[in-house]
Amino acid sequence: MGGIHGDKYEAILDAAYTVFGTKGFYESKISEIAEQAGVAKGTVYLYFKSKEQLFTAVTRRDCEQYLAEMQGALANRALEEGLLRMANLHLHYYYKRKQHTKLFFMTPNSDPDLMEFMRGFIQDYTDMVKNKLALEGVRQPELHAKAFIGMMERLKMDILLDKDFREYDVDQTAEFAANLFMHGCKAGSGIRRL
Amino acid sequence: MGGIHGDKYEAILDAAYTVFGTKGFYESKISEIAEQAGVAKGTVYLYFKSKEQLFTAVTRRDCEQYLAEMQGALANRALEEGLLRMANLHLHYYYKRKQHTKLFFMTPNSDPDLMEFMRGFIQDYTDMVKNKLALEGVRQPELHAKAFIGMMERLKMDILLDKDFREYDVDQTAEFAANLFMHGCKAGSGIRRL
Amino acid sequence: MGGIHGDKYEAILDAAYTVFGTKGFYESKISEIAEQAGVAKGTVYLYFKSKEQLFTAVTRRDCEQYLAEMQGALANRALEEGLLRMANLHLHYYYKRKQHTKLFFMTPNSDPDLMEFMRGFIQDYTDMVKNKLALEGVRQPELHAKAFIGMMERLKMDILLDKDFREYDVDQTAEFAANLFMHGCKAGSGIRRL
Amino acid sequence: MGGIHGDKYEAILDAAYTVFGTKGFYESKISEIAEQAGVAKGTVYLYFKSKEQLFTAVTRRDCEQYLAEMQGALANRALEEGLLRMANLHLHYYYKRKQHTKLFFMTPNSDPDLMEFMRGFIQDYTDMVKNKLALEGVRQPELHAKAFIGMMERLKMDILLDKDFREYDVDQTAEFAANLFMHGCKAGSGIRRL
DNA sequence: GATGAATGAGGGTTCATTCAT
DNA sequence: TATGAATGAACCCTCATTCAT
Repeated sequence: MGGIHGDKYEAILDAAYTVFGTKGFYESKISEIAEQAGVAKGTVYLYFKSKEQLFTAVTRRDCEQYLAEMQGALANRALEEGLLRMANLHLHYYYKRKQHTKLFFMTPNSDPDLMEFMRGFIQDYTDMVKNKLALEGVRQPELHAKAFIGMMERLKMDILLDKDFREYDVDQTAEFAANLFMHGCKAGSGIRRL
Repeated sequence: MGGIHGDKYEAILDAAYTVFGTKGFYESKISEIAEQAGVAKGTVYLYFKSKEQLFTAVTRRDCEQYLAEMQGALANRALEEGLLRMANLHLHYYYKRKQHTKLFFMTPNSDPDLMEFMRGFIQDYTDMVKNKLALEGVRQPELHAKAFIGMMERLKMDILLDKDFREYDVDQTAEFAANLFMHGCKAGSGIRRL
Repeated sequence: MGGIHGDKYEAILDAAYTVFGTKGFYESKISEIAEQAGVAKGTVYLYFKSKEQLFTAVTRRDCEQYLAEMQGALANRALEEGLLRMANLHLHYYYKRKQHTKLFFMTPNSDPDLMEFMRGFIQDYTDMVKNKLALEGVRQPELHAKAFIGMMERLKMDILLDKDFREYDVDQTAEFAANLFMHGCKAGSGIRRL
Repeated sequence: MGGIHGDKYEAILDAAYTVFGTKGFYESKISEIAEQAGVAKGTVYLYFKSKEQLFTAVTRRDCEQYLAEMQGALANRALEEGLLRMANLHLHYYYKRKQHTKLFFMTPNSDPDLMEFMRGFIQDYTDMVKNKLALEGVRQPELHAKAFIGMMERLKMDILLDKDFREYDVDQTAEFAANLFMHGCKAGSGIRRL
């Protein structure tokens, strides 16, 4: 046995992560996920009630890993250093997921569980940053948190979509973001290319 | 006849804008769009080759209107004032489209025309900001442009998803964004609520 | 154009009558009905919302034809003669439908429309007999009506299931039934075989 | 161990009786029967080769009990008294099974064993009545037997479907049926309501 | 141009049955 | 015997697209 759910559960989830991530929810077929997982189509339905719930489970697992990785980034650090670490984690996380971009764009409409979960996830992520900012005396910490995350999201896009993006570019982008957020656009950092 | 394409063309485009915007691409039905446009299903195919191309046309029209509105925002202004105007336009634009959120999230995979167009649109938008920043001597103008737009995108989300967002909140959010971008997070603006 | 619904509508109904009648509801496939009707599978759904509703429509048409044929049997006749005619109609009706026995046995559970319709049909049929009996002074006309129809139903079964049943046997069975109902079992009729 | 087949065998048969009786053959799931019987799904297949055979076994047991109860009803009695007893048994039998109506309506097509058994059961039941009638000098005893049973079947329907049917109504219905069969419709019995 | 009836490929889901443990 | 995870065939229904009128 693998996890608490068993090997097949994990295999299906992994396969779904790959297929959904590659094609998006609507263009993915359960049969393909099953095949990729090495199980029969019916087996998928032993573990997940529907295609929507499978997608939700994939998303949930991914977001939870994400938040877990973020947890330590801000603790016990000066603000700028914490933000820099966070920016690094954020961008590297997606850099590793370059092959799964569709997971983040093509989500189903209908499933209320998923909508609810996503709302919660975004809130949790925002709160994490907001609390740190508040602690450091930044005013309007929630708005600032959202703006910071928004910057990261946009910079992440380049990473996802640009074939030529290299890992060291990620570090420089993170440094740029933290610096801009702290000091504004006039305080040019020492980044040379990009 | 209305536009160069004829009344029906516009009617279908308008209907598609509404339906796609409400339900997303995959959950929208051509039959519903046709009904909403007051034409027969077959008529849609006289004007658009496929569902994908109709979606692309809707998106294209919307993005072009957007860029057109943005054009004048930055010209002949000081940087901070230009960014503020731009932030205002950006956020108000989506505020007016609160009912069509799905248009921005649920797009189809498959259509290469759309992908190509979206890439071009994002590039044009970025360039518009980048050129202004370069003119003002900001280093790494492209990265800065992306970061600014990313901030706006995230702040826009609240507007789209928050039922209670009011129009004057939009203005304050824009002011906040421009200020943060110019001076960094420590230089608290005078915004009180939000 | 054939009826008010068009040729395809009738073709599908006829095909459904045959297939449902031969295999019963659950063992019948829409694809087979479509094929038999000479239309595509999807076409069935242009005329009928679901398999259940198609079955209901088939049943409804059949029952309505049945009641229509029965209408004249009892009017302006002496009781015994009327019952004899009715018995004849009842039995001949099913004799003609020997190939469609499943239509009467294998009906779906779920459809409330069908349940409601069948209840109404049985009631109408019963009332037709009941009213005649009441007019002729028979006490408890409803119970008597049900008993008479029950007799016919059982005698019909032999006709449906017995390969060797011939049309002239039908007449004799009808005569027997009317006689039994009028006079009881001791008043043996002159029927010789069966 | 309970019967010759073991406790599980009986438990499955009982569960199947309940589930098939409530939902009919096609809408019943083996998994539900297994659950109700307190055994695993696979266990059902240790005792019954298929869903059809389980249904056949349920039907067989029920019919055999029925015939067994009927056996004594006609022996050593005058005809009218025997028929009355039989009518009573017939109607009370179904009265007790009001909750299991689907068992009698929704049977599968495919199983030849079941078809064969049902044919035999009906024949046995008919013969039982036929022999008594022949003994009493009634002509065409088989036809008369079928007519009598048909009457009972129809009258039974009211009992199964009418929520308000009470046990004493059953007795009066039986009396009515026996009387009608003996003397015809003009010889009104003294039944007052129904 | 405009219509809408007709098409048919396609996929999510169910569930009887099997079999390794 | 007993289990229940796994299988995969089967089928209803949807809907983008076509085309005769």
